[in-house]
Amino acid sequence: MHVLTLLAWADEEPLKSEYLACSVNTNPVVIRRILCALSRAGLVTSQTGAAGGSRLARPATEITLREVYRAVEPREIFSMHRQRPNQECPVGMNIEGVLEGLLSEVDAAVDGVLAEKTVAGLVEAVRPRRAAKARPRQRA
Amino acid sequence: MHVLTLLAWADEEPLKSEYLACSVNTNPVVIRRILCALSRAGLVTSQTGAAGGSRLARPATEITLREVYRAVEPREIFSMHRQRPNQECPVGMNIEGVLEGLLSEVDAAVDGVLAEKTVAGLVEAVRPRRAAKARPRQRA
DNA sequence: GTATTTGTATCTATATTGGTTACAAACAGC
DNA sequence: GCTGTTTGTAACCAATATAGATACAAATAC
Repeated sequence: MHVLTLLAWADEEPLKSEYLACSVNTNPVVIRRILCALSRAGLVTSQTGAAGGSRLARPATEITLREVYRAVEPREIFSMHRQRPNQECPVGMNIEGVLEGLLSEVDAAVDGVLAEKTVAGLVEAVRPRRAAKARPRQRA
Repeated sequence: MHVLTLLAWADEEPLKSEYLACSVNTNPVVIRRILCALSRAGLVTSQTGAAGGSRLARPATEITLREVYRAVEPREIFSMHRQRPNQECPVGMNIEGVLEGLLSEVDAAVDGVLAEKTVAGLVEAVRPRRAAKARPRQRA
């Protein structure tokens, strides 16, 4: 989210992973790993070489946070126990299916929230001071 | 969820951690750790000693999965990056608050789904065969 | 009093994540 | 083309979280 906000903020100008890492306060390779996932999902484009860097592949208003989430988060957050339950037990033999259904519903709810928001919304949200400064004066 | 379904299924009869562990297919201590959290949240009661065990503290129809989730899951699933972002950067200095707000919304959505469901609902859901067997015959 | 079970401490194994170094491939500019 | 820069990715280490296991005191039923 932080990376995409920076890219949207920069508005088409390609940013280097080192610059992004400085804002996020981490290592450039960590950023490049994330950019790689975002690139595979078609959200950003990157270019190697001098004057290289990354920028949004699509307008920030058209990138939903749901897409970002799915691009970056490879596995389910909620997941089953590592061992299969005891299939001899009437509860154990059916609980997996029940919980899978529940997790699907939870997942859909998360998607619902994230689908309503965009990277452009993040940029607006991190700009409270600039928005305030843009107005000439607070009326009353 | 699995443990509470078993306790509700047993209907007031106290179950031992070893029995529960057998159905979940794990170690009794793992189960006891979970029972301990559920007990602190007032969802189950346990008794030491011979003929001891655990049972629901309240009717299964009145225990929502939201309560279960909050009782067992100590930390936020989605969380911030381990390092604070760069406070010199206009994006870095504001992104934390923005993301906290987003995570609150996601959390609320998850709560919304889980609050609608109860342990009794889980018991019903794992009983498809018994429900079918309860009816004398499938009509047509 | 004895046997049993919980509650909890402690330890180990394993998985995940973040961070780091290293380097080939790609690219811009001269 | 040559050079310098940046990405993409592999490999490795450290830190953290979780599951699983052993052990044992406290509590309880019989």
